[in-house]
Amino acid sequence: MKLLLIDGNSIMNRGYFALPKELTNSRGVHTNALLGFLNIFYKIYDEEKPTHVAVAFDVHEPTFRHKMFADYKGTRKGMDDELREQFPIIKDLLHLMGIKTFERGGYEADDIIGTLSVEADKEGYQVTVLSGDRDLLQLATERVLIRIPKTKAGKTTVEDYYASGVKELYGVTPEEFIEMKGLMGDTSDNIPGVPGIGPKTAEKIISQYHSVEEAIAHIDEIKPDKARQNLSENRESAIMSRDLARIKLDCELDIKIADTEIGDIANAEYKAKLAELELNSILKRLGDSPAAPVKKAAAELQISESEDITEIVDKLASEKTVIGLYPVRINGFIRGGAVSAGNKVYITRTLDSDGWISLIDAFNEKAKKTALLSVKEYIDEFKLTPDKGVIDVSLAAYLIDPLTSNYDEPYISLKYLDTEIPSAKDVLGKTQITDFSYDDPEFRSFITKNAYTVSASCEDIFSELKNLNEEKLYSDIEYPLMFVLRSMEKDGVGIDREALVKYGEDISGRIDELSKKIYELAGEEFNINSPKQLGVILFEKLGLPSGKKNKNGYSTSVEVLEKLKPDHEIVAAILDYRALSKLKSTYVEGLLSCIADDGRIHSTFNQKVTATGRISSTEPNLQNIPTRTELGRELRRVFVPRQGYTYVDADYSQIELRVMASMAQDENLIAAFKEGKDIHASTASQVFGVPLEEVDSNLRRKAKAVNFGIIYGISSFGLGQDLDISRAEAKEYIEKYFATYMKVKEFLDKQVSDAKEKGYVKTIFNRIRPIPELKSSNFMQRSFGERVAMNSPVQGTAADIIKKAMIDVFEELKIRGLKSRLILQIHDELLIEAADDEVDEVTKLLGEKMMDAVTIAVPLVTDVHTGSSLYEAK
DNA sequence: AGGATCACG
DNA sequence: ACGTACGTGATCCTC
Repeated sequence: MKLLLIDGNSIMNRGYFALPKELTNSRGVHTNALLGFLNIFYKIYDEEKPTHVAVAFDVHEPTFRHKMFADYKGTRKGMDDELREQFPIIKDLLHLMGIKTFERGGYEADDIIGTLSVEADKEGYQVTVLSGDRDLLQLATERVLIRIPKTKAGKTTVEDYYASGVKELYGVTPEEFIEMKGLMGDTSDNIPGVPGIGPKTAEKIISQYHSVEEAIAHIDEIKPDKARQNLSENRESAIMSRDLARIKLDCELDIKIADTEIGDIANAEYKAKLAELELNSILKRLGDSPAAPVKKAAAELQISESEDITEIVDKLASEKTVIGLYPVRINGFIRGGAVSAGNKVYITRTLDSDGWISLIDAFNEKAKKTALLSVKEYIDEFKLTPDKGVIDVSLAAYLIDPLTSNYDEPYISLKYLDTEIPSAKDVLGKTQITDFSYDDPEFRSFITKNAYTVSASCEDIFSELKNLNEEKLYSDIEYPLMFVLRSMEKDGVGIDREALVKYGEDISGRIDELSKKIYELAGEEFNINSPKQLGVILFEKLGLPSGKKNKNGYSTSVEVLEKLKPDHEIVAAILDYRALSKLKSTYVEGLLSCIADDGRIHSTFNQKVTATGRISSTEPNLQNIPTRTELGRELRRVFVPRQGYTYVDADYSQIELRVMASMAQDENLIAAFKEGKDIHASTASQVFGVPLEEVDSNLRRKAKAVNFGIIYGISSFGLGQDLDISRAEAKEYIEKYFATYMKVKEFLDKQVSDAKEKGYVKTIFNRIRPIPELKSSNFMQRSFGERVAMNSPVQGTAADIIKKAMIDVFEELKIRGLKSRLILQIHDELLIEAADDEVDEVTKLLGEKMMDAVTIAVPLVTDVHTGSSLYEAK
């Protein structure tokens, strides 16, 4: 008879932190801790084959009584919601398996385990304790085994301890281990211990005297003077700490060990629950599918090495899977890598770009599809085109769950293969990759796992993509768009460096003047850029009324400062200073540092960043070049087309409102757009019940704010804030709006209710935005989720539309053999650098392709401008 | 590393 | 009763 005792909290905790928090199922339920728990459970279960199993948990939400003891017992940091939510689920799963769980108010999981282990040992059971917490080591005896899982370089190993093992590692017996804690304390458990005594001294003292009491009895003999004095002054703390550290072995539990006997722990009901949670790897492990994938990558790869393309292709083409490619760049040049299919992987150390091209061609000839993790990075070197392409695994993974921050191999491997593999950071660290890296076993293992991951995950990823109806979004929009984006990156945007430097010098001069003035008005010099120092000057020294506060003290944001303008001359100077230093540091200096040798700026357009489907731009961000103030807009004069070219720029008019009108099928709003009305004025007229001719600028402004608010997922508070009116008044506007556009209200409500039911919302192109926040128990989080549910379909559909337009424009320029190039996208705006003799044609083409990108219930209207700088083209 | 601030849509 | 508009990225300061 064999009993397995599990410390539920610590194993869940370990799973939660070992696996990415982003790991959720399609309904947004976090499953990382569950997966972590079950993986360790099965690993241990398979090894131990226990007849009896019990899992102990701490009582989660401390009762009021416990809170009162907080000072004494220590304030545990609040558990993350994402973790807390998984506890009821694991208990549910355990119950379905027929495994008993225990939690008792007043006892910690440790105490329950301790008591059960002693009792079971007495009754003749062989006892194993599983915990991530080394505190449990004190329970080790010569018959009771403590097993502690550890993660090392992506692999889970288990450290085993009987009493002798503890003695070997720590030099003390498990019983003495408790005494040691009395001296050294434990910050994570808020056990004070004796100040100045750490693990080293504690070990020395206890191995000599065996207990705190004995040590105190021989206090005069304690060796380091400092330790003697500290212990002498903290005798009570030492004894109390020891008692706190000691796990209770005499809990009053109405449990018979015999009751923890297990039966069929892989029963149908349990499996059904696993399926519902989409814990597929666990299901597979239970034999519902032939191959248990866990640790497959590590265990079963057949690694060969070859520089012969024919050999590689011959050996891999017969495998059923897609061919996974992992090219390696050394000093910016492709040099070898790994190629995988099935469980076979080839390492090749010399293959250059042309070699890879031949390899891809050879696979294509055999009708074998090849896949890469991030295709855009290899378009140039592999001369890829939308027709002669390679599957992009990470792009598909992004469409399945756009909320993740990176889609690298470890993420893909964990999510789709349930296998942990080391990240590039783990393996390569700061060492540079060289040709010699191929001799390093760790490097070889790393690249083969990466290639294997791409190959092995591809089918699952695309079948999930298909289940979500996102296949066409991938093949018709995102995949071809990738080539447009790469072309934009390569072309870059021209910059008049001299003009930019001059602009910077003018600004610097004005910044100097302003800072002088600010120092004079403040009566001292300080760092104006420091919100903290600025707060002290404004609100303490000058005694200005402080409005909003933030965590660190006063807020000095524009909204606050704008209101303080009349109170003191310094405020306007600070606002000007802020605006100018922003221009200088972010734009002048930022852009100058990004100008490449060809005199142009080559931003990176990221396709896998935003939650809604927009693209983003980095290094530098070319999607936030100033336009709202005249001085900022002046900066746009330094963006210039190359010799013989002119800018042609077009932006969609009110695309999000149009999308919303169409998606909501609101006849009233649709009619307004069809009639080509000024939409904000029209809204004002209808909502406020005023004839169109009588709508003044103020009323229009209000309607415009309401329109924006609707798109953002309206709240009366937010609208009130924006318009600086009362919440009640804002609420009235919203109600009037919804009374006017009833279908819009229905549409927004439906987004929220659908999202609550399915866990995600969709665009008209079936782009998915999961909204896990809707499941939160936190009101604020949930409200945020509701606003997201209202906004994302609209913002996302607008993003889909302009992406389609980009592809169409790009294709048309190519078909017509024009020299003009698409070089920038700013969410609802496209910029083409057009050859002078093509300007008229391009102007027409751009407007038409954008208008005709998709057909929705309202016309898509564009404004097109030309100019010899970005300033003029808007 | 994370927050505050501010540039854009 | 909770405390708010949606989506980004860069820079600076503070810890």
